[in-house]
Amino acid sequence: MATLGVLLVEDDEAISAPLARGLTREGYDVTLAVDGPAGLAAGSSPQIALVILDVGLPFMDGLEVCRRLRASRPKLQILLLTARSEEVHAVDGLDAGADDYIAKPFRLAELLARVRAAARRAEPRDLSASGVRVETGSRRAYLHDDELTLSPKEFDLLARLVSDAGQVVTREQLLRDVWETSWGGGGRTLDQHVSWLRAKIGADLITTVRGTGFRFRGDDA
Amino acid sequence: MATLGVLLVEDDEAISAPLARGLTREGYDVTLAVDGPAGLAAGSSPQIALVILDVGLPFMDGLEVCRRLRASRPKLQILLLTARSEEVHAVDGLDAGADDYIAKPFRLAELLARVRAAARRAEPRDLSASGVRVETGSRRAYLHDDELTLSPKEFDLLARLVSDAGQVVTREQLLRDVWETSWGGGGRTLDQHVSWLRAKIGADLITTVRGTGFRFRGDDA
DNA sequence: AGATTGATGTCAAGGGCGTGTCAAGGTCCG
DNA sequence: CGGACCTTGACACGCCCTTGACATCAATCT
Repeated sequence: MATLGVLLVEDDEAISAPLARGLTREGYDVTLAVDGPAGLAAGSSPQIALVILDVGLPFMDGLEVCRRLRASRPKLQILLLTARSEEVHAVDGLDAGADDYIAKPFRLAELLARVRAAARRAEPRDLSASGVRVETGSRRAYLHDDELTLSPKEFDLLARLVSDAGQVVTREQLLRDVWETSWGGGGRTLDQHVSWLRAKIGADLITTVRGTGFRFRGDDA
Repeated sequence: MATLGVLLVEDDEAISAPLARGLTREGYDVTLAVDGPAGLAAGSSPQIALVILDVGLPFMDGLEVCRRLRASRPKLQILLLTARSEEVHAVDGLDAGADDYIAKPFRLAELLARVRAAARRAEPRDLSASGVRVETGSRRAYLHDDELTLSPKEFDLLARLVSDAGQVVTREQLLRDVWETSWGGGGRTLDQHVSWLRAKIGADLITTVRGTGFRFRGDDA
């Protein structure tokens, strides 16, 4: 993880301090702003690739900051912190151009997971294993230099699997990272997408680990 | 799992005593501290991999202890015990960087389940003894570099045995850790799985300790 | 020693459950 | 409207787990 620049805009130190610590611990380069205008200013720096934004801010509403940041930097990843789930509807957040939002109170682990997901979106990087190459920047994937035609979900799923090639990725992780749903996976959606992926890249590259999840073939084995 | 070092920080003996008993019975190596500073001190020991922390503590608030522990040991698993669910929610469950929290009153079984989950969350590690290698990350196992074909339960069972190689693992522990069932193991299920494991890795690696449990052969003996 | 008792090893069903795949909507968007 | 994509239900298929029966074995009693 190449020192991704993260901007944290939050006036409550009781929240920002531990969060900043957590983010730093994960290897991000963290900048802190304590009010709306400051956040807006800091967010224009190209160093920043991801913003975690509290909606309740002094001087300028978080949603407003979000709108303006989005206007000037289309590819910026913006993660909204809302006081309560009821308070700010999904619609408002999406309206303002947020990429994701999370309701307080939240668990640090969950937020960090969301940040990781956002970071994956923000930071273009090339993954590869066993003849498959995934470019998250251009969202293209190749199998032995032949470009694959993948749907968005298929691409995300493949990227997630390849990013941990050789390791088992659990169903929960996949549902959380690719579908961003915490809800139990009762449906066959995940299996269906795995099935489609296998049809396109070859069944032998994705191993089923019964009762746990799936494993993309590592380069060695 | 596997003589995992657990630190319990709790001043109320009515809570700590049965909890410590339960944890010990599950095979954890339990340390007890009765106030904040003591917990902080004990928690810096690398032996400790998991901390169960009461928020209401003498001399130093549990949240503060949590923050400091988190600051010094990023990968430590911290489980917070809160007096009321609302209480910590208000302050924000994340504040101090706890990995999980559970509200009092709680059922012992539930807490133990959370502890198991936290233990599982700890870094994937590779175990090995007597020519058997178990990779929890990829969920693969090898016997002298030959990959074994194991069912989920067989894998978990082998991992549990190897993690305490050279030591006896009780039937009770195995049923609890691998089957996650509290009911007494009246059936022959466990024996059946041990039998299948022996068939795959060689009977001499798993010794029966009559009336108690099983022991995987350590590297030395 | 031989018998007895209880715990363990193994075999052979039986069924439960996780998974793969097809087909039918349903939604979003050009 | 048409097409791409996602979701969902249905169904089949196997692997796995469980269970009961019976053989064995270890330890204790007579």
